[in-house]
Amino acid sequence: MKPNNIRIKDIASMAGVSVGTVDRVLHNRGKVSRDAARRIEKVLNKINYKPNLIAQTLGKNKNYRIVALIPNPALDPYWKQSFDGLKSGEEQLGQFGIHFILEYKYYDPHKKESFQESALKIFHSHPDGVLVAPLFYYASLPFFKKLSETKIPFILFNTHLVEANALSFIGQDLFKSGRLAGELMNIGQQPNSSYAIVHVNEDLSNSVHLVEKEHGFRDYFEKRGDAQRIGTFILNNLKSSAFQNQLESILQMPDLSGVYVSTSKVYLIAQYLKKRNPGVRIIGYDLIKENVSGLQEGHIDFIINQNPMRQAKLGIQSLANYLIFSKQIPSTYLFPLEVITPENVTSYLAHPGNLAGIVV
Amino acid sequence: MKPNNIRIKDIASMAGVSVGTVDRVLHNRGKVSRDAARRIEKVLNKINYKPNLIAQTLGKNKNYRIVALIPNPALDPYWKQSFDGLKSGEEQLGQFGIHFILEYKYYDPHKKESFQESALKIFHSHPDGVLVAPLFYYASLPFFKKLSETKIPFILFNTHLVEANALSFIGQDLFKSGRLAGELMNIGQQPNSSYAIVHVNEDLSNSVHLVEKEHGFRDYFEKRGDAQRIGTFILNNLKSSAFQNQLESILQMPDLSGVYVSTSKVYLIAQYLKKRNPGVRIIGYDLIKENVSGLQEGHIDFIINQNPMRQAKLGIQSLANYLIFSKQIPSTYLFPLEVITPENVTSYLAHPGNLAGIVV
DNA sequence: ATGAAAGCGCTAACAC
DNA sequence: GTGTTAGCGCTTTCAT
Repeated sequence: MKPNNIRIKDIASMAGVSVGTVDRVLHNRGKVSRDAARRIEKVLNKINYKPNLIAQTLGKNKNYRIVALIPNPALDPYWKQSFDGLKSGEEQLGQFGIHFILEYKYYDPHKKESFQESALKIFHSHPDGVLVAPLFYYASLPFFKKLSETKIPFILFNTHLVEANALSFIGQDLFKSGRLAGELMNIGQQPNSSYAIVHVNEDLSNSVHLVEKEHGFRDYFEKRGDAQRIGTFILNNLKSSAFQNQLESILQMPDLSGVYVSTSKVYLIAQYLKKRNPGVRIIGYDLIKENVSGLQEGHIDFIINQNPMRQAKLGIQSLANYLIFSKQIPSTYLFPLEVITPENVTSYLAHPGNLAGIVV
Repeated sequence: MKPNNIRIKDIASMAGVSVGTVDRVLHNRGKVSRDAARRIEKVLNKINYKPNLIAQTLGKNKNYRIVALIPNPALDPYWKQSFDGLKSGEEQLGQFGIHFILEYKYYDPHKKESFQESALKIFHSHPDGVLVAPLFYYASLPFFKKLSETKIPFILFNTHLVEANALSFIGQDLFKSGRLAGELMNIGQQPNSSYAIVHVNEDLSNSVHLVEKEHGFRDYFEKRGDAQRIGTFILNNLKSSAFQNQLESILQMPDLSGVYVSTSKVYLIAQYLKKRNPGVRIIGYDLIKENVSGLQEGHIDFIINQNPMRQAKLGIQSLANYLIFSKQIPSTYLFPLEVITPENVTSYLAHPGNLAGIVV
């Protein structure tokens, strides 16, 4: 009846040894004679043993201290969503009686020193695992090198640092994301249209990921042979009076038919642009509440959802899978590129951190 | 350190009783004095006890027999995906050592008798829980009434029968789905455009759900004040030579700019229509492989994903949550309306049944 | 009505 | 090296 009855006790009796010995070979803890090992292996080969994960965690009864390092959620609604995802994952594991103690560390997304400082502290605290959303490239590599050397497993999310050699990366393909934006921008537009790519309040030299989106966007049009007139703008000093001038200069582009904003900051400029030129299609990122309003009020036409919440939640789940259940986890897990429009936005709001657990 | 230390053992000692007694009040199994009950309640009120779900399932050591009833997966790739979702959920639970025995029953989606027959058999086998995708309305209500009377919990997915009074419904808001299709159809189109709604190989009288999509689609245009010229077509006899004539009559519509197919069957007609009139926008449902090709080869412009796989998987997870973990589960769980385009389709293919478990 | 105790499958400490 | 055993937190049976 039961699909998987075989207990380690059964294996033991089949191999004529004790459970202790079986356990030793299952986890190669050594201290087992070549003879016993062989007999056990033989049994193992023919029965396809699957350990009972539930009994396993209960038996281990171990606490894991893992620390998450993300940009300060108080500073940006996007990172607040990541934070919520971590919380949600933590709570879920707790409910199951899995002792995953999550500690949160924050850094200032505009100060690499702040990242490095927190990183160092984390390293010295010798956690069992680390989960990090690293915005800086070269500034963060030493940290990951240290973690690797100490064999502290770590997972990256949001931003991919290939050289970091993480256990796993969770995020999206940003080049494809840019291409998708290009496609959405292009639907039903006039052939002579021109477009603006806008990076809001970002130091591009530190933001390889935004550049990737831009490449993707341009690539889409280039491959179609109509790469004409795509302008890039970098907006800074959001508070200053100069800000509006910067927006005006975008609107000055001849035949401007669309603006692609590379981050969740699209809400900062959508309303103004749309008011000045209703024909301009606006595309940006993420379902933070400002952008939800933007969609519903008609200032924003498309949002591509990066799903920071689910990324973060999957991050801690993956760590649990690796640490507790000794599962192999994929070296890279790319989220789907979700297209949000005024008509489907509410359907995405219903279950924010959803679909990510036995307990939903 | 541990976020949730309190064991029922602790409660027992705090209340000056034994674990057995605490367990009895926790699950109101009766046989406990008013005095003891009061003392335990008092402790419970101040400590926010959360049972360790892992220990709980291990302790119970109970087998659940649940049966799933869906249209025959061999007959339709759409239902094959549902089947895969069930399988995946079953496997996941098995890995954790949760004894969830899933039995599969199939019916012919075009014969209500076939549904009724299987339903009856299921009822008489007295399962612990039932999961069903009910395509027929009135023909299936008696079955659900019986289940209710016998207190056999059941969950519906894919098609909502409000009167069935299920434990939970898992699916999508089809009216909104139709509206979304309208919006996608409308982007950048000429004001004088006309559109066709096509139902492929369906008996509409039995398919309330398809009518809902149609209403949503029409509603989108009506609310905008340009409801002009939307035609509805019902295609039958796919094999016959008359089929092509039916397609031609669609193409005959003046100013035809788009065709909205209400099911996954869109692949059957997309290529022909697109070849005859490349300007026609084609929108349909679901990421079955035929439609994936359709997107990639340019015959289909948009797919709205209903995610049958995840629906089914969530179905069995919900049943497990309810049966095993005594969780409250939402009476209706609506999936997001996912928009798939040629540019983001691959991002959806990577992890088909994903994001639905501790074990990912 | 209540408590004691065995058992779920696995881990890990301990004795030999 | 190997087997035995207590224990993880909860359920359930069995005396009392």
